[in-house]
Amino acid sequence: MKIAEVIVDVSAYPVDRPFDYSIPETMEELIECGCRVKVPFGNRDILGFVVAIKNETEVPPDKLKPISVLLDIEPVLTGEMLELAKWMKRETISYEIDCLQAMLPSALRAKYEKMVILETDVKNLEEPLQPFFQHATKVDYKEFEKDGLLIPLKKALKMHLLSIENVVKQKGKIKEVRKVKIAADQNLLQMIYEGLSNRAKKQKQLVLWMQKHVGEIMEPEVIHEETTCSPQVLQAVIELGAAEYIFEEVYRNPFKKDVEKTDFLTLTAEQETALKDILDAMDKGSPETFLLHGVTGSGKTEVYLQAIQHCIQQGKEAIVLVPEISLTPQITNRFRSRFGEQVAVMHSGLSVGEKYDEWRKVHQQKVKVVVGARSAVFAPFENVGLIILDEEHESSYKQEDSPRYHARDVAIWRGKFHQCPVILGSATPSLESYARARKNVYKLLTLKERALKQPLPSVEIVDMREELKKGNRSMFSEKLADSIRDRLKKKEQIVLFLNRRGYSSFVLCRDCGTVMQCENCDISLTYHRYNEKLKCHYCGYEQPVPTNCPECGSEHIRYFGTGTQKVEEELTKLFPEARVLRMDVDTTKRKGAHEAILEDFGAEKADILLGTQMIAKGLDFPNITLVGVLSADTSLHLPDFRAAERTFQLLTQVSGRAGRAEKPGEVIIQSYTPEHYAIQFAKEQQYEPFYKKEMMMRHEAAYPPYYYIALIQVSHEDVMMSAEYAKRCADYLRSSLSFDASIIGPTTAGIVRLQNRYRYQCLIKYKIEPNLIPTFLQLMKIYRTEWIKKGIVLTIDLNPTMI
DNA sequence: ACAGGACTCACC
DNA sequence: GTGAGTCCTGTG
Repeated sequence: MKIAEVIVDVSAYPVDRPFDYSIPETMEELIECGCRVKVPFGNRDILGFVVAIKNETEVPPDKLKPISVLLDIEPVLTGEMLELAKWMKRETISYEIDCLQAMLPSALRAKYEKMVILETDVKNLEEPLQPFFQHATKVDYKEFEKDGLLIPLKKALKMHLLSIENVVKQKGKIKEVRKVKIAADQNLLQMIYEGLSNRAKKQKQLVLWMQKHVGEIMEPEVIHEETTCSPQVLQAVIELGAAEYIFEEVYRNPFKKDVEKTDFLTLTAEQETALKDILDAMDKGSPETFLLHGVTGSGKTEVYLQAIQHCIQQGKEAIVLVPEISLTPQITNRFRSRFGEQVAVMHSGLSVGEKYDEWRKVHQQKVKVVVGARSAVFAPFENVGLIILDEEHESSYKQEDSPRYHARDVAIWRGKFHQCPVILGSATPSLESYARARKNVYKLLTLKERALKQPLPSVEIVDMREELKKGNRSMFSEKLADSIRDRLKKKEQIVLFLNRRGYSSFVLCRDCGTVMQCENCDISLTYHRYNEKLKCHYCGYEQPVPTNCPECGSEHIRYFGTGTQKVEEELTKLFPEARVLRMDVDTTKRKGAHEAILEDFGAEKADILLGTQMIAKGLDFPNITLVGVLSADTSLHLPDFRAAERTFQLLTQVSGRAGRAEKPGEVIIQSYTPEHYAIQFAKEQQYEPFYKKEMMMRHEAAYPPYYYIALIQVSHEDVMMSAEYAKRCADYLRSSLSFDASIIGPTTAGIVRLQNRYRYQCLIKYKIEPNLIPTFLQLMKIYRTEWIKKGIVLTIDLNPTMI
């Protein structure tokens, strides 16, 4: 008898291991590793993944159960993915099932539904229950819940008049279209033709026409059009057997429009050199990691495109990762225009079904290239020849919840598995990666010049303290206002960037100084004008704007801070003639809104584009000649050791939006701390000196890349409990790790109370700590077997992006 | 004596 | 995670 090892769809510590199931004979020939199955687990059916097949088991026969349903004839996960999941599980301290699920589109996840089944005659049921079973013997449990009929339901269950069945379904569906298949037999058609009475003129005409299209498959609409026959006529002919309906799988099309084919651009000498190194590695089949450091506008994408071309020519596939926010049609179209139908695109803007279809294109080997956000790193190609991570420094490559994997690490793992190179590209590499490149762990490739030899835009810093002294209390310095006026006159375009983090507008009572706070978190609420509500960005809590202060009852309530909406107001006041487009969370919530705004701006339907982080990247319009950063410092003073790095990266990226074509660009950065090195070096657009300075700072403070860090968070509804167990954590770590590791804390987390839970954290800095993962696994074990019962929640984040 | 709630355990 | 089984308490 064959036995399958199955990882079951339950994220919990005691079941985070394979369970053995016997394989029924009917499945023996079909089942493979990586297939999804339905298995009985406890007293219900759940989903699971087959991770191994073997001939014997230790499980006593009376406990062994058979797999109930095989869900895939073709496995959804390759052997590589199963192995990768095991590695990820250990590397990120998470459950194997979560790792496996992370690799698949959500459409393949299980949907569990409770159904209530009628076991008797309807008349035997209590009055209120009867209507449910008038027309069906199976009714969704939720219906009873909704109508508050759980009590009579429970009674009926007890009396066995009804029973409950748990059903497992897949979330996503494969889309099918109905087509007409004309009979392949010419003689049959002839016979049908002859059998038709002369009065059936239209039918005769249709069958005659079909004889010219024997065996063809076409859409009904096409037939109607070609033959001017009504659907009824077609239906009649089909009933005679001249044709049949068939259902064909189709892919939903997530692209709004087709793109024109583009050709290769001529490379500069620098691009040529970089490309050559990459191609060599591909030819040798060497799993090298390259760091492609190219200034904004240096044509990194063209290097990617030509490397991918080479990859396809070798008969292999390529994965391109792009940060979510810059996954605009502008970017994806560059890949589609070069490689056409061979490209699949994966990002969060797609519907569940669309994502599923793009995934299936890859799974069925219908495409050669995937362009997508973080999770596309799991694209199920079997013959990967190249993996690219664009904007390598972006923090969105790290998943913020379990499994907390970093796409960069997964990419490098897959590169090793497939013996292929990985390219990390950025104008402002993360310090970690740049340090590795300097130590020759990665191979550094540099593009110093812009591809069209345009000069980098000139950058000017305006000291806002001086403006204040001059009596200018607006958010636009004189210099910036003048420049905006100038561009408006010249009909050139402007991008204004508002560094939003920590800058959202809060609401304050002017009499008692109370700031409106979230009920569940220690964080001030943000004012949203479009629906006149106050919102918590952390837990989603919402309330209407109060007319009186909840503390003192005063009516003197004021909105503070500079949200994009406020900037927009002031902008229209100052430049009434300017057409302003605002791009932020509010205006891009609707699907496709993001694209629509950029399209309008590209078509020069507006003069000024005002936005947050999301406009910092990928924006490539020739007519932008001025970029203004309203306040450079807001991200600088966050309590995070990466604050300077982030600010530098952001300013450099934003500056890169200006002067990308013939017209020279100008950048104006407003700041209250213009002397800060992150701002000064961003002005010079010099990465190297910034890197040196920042490395010094990191060295002094013992932060990455000199040390690795791990963050342990403990939370509980009760402050004391939280503090107590955080202390226990720290004590445990101190006793288990070497003296070289320093354990900081427990300290309170950045936001002490979140969703009504108090949070403490420990930070671990270490260099080489062979015992680290085992220690964490042990800590996790203690937590999951003891502390979890007390209501403690503990998370471990290795290499966190924010602390 | 028994219902209902907290707690523990196993799930193949 | 979740239902089943156990123990325990409160109530009539």
